[in-house]
Amino acid sequence: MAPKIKDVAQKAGVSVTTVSRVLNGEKYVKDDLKAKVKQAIEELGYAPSHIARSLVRKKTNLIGVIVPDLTSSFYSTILSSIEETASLNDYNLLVCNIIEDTDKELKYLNVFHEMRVDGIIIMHEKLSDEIRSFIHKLDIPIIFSSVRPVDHKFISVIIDDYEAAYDATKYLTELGHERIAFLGGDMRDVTSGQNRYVGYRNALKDQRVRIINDYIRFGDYKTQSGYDLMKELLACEPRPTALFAVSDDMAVGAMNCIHDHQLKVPDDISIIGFDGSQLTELVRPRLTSMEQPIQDMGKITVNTMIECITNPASSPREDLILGHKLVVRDSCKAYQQER
Amino acid sequence: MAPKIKDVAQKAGVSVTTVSRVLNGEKYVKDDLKAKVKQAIEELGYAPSHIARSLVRKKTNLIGVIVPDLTSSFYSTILSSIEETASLNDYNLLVCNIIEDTDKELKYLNVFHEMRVDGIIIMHEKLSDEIRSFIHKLDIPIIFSSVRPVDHKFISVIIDDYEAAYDATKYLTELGHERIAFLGGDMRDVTSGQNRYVGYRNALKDQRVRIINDYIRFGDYKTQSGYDLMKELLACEPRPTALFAVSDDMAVGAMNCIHDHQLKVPDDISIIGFDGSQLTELVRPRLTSMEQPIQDMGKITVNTMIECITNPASSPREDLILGHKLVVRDSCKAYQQER
DNA sequence: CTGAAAGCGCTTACAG
DNA sequence: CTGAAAGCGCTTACAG
Repeated sequence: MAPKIKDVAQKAGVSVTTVSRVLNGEKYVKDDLKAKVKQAIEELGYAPSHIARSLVRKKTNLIGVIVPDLTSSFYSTILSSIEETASLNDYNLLVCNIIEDTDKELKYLNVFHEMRVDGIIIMHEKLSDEIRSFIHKLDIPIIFSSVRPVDHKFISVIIDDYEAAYDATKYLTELGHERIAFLGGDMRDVTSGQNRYVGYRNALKDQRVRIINDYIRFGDYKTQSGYDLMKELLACEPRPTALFAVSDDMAVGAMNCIHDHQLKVPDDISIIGFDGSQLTELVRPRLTSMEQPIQDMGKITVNTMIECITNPASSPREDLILGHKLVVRDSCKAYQQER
Repeated sequence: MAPKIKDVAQKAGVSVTTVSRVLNGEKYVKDDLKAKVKQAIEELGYAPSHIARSLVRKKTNLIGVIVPDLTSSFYSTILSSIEETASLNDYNLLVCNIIEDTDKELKYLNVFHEMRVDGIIIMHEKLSDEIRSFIHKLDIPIIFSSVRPVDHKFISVIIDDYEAAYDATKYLTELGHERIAFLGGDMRDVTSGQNRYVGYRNALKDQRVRIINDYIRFGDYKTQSGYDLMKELLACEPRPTALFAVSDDMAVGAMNCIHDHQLKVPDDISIIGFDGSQLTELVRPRLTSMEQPIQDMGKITVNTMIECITNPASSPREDLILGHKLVVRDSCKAYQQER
C-alpha cells in the first residue's frame, strides 16, 4: 500500500502533526525538522491522500460537469477550455456525458452529490422536473454554461442569443437576400431555441423581408437534422436563396445536402452558421458563422464557479452575457437578381 | 450541511451500524427497522458520502483518463465510449486534457495518485522519462488505449497498425495507383508513427510499386499539418495521384489544400484516411478511411480496466488487438492512364 | 515551535 | 438480527 502520513512521521522521528504542517506549508516548523520531514517524504515517495483531506477539509476541489454530447465540436471545445481553467486553479473535473438520457443525468447528479463536488457546471437546458427539484435542493454553486434554463435561480454564462440571431439574419438581408430560410433548434430551449428564432423573425420584419413559414424548420442542432431539413427546404418552390442555421453542425449538414443535390454554396444558396466551432474552417467552402466566444465562455464559467465556491457572498446574481461576433468566411454571397 | 449517517440513525432510532447495513443492502436487518431507516433516509434526503466510503473501503471507483486533445474527433469519440462504459459500471471519470504539456501531465498523474483513483487510462504514447518512472511506481492498473508505449510493462488496447496501414496502401495500389504519397505521424510514436509507416512501405514493396522518398512526409496527425504537408506534395513533379494519410484529420487537411488549389478529390488525387472518425461523413467528398473500432476500443479498455481492478490476478498480460476495417466512401478512384 | 487527541463520515470485525 | 468500538488517513484546535 501507499505510505501514509504516519509512516513519514516515524521515518522522520516527528509527530504526524508536524508532517501535516510541512505538507500544508505552515510556518512555525523549525528548519531542521522540516528538512527531515521532506527527506522522509521524498524517500517514501509519499503523496497525501486527497480522499482523507477532503473528508476533514469538507472540500473536494472537484467540479462536476454535465455535457450533452462529448463528440460535438462545440461542447468538446468548451469542455476543453473548462478543463484548462480548472486545472490552472487546482480543480479537477468529473465529466458526465448525457446523451439525451435523463435517467443518466439524474444518476450522475446523485453521484456528484455523493462525491461532494464543490460545484456543478451544466451545459444543457432541458431540465426534467425531477432534475430541477434535485438541483434546487443542492446547496452548492451550479452554473449553466452556454445555455439558460427557464428558472432563474441559477446563473448562466451565455451570449445574447436574440441579438446574435438578429445580426446573423440581418447580414443575409444586407447581402440582398429576400428568401431566407431558418433551421432552428428545439423550441423548448429557452436560449438557443426560442431566442434565436425570435431574433431571426424580428430581423426580417425590421428589414421588411417577408417571413415565409415554409422556410422555417426545427431540428436538434445536429448535422443529420441539418441535412434532412435542408432536403425539405430544397423541395420548396421557389427555393430559398439563403439560410441561417442555429448551429454550425446543422449548417454543415445543410451544406452537404446541397452538395449532394448538385447545387453550390454560396452560388445557389448562401449559408450562415452559429457557434464558430472548429468545423467552420474544416469544410469547403469555409463556413461564415455567428461566433460565440467559446474559449472565454468556458474560462469565465470556471472562474465564476471558483469565485462562488470560495466566496459565496460575492457571487454574481445575474447572468453573464458575453459578446458575439460575425465571422465572415466563404459560404455567403450577395444575391444576384439575374440567374 | 448535508445530513450524515448519524442523523439518519437518530431519526430512525437505530444505530449507525444498522443504517450502514441497509445502505449496503445487507440482509440480516429486520424488515421493520429497514423500513424505518429507509423512511428516515427519504425524509432527510440523505445520500452517503462517497468520500468517507472511499476512505474506509480503499476504493474510489474513480478512473483517471489522460487525453491528448479533447477537441479531436477521434479522441472525443473514444472518450465518449469510455465514459459510457464506465458509467454503466458505476465508475466515474477524472478527465485530464494534456495538450502536449508534459508538466501538466505529470501534475495530473500526481493528482490521480493523490485522489487514489482505482486505475488510469492513457491515450498518448510519448512518455517522458519522468512520467515513465512515475507510472512505473504506481501500483494500480494502467491501460493504454489506441496507442502503445515503448515499454511493455503496460497493456494496450489497439489495432494492428502495421496491417491496417498495409491494407490501406494496398487498396490504393489495387486501384492502379503508382505514385502514392504518405502523410505520416510522429516517428517517435511506436504505434501510429512507425508501424503505419512500415506498413505503407512494405505494401508498396510487395505490390512492386516504387517508393519515392519525396512523397513521404511526417506531421502531427492534425488538420493543419495535413494541409501544410499536402502543399509540399503538390509541388512535387510529377505530383502523386494518391495519398494515404495516417489520420482522418490529416486527410481532411490534405483534401482542403487540394480544394484550395483548384484540384479535385478523387479526380486529381485519391485520398484514404485513417481512424474512421465522424469527420469521414462530414466532408465532401466523403472520406474513404481505414477504420479503427473506436467504440469497441473505449468499451474494451474500460472493461479490461475494471477486470484488472476487481480481479488483479486474472488481468491480461498481453495487448488486446482489435480488428480494423476499410470503409470505402467517395475519396478514391481508379487511376486513369490517359489524363 | 511541537505533539496528543479529537473528529471528518463512513464500514467492519467483534460480541452479544 | 443489532450495536459499541475501532479504524480509514488526514487536519485542527488545544495545550504546552
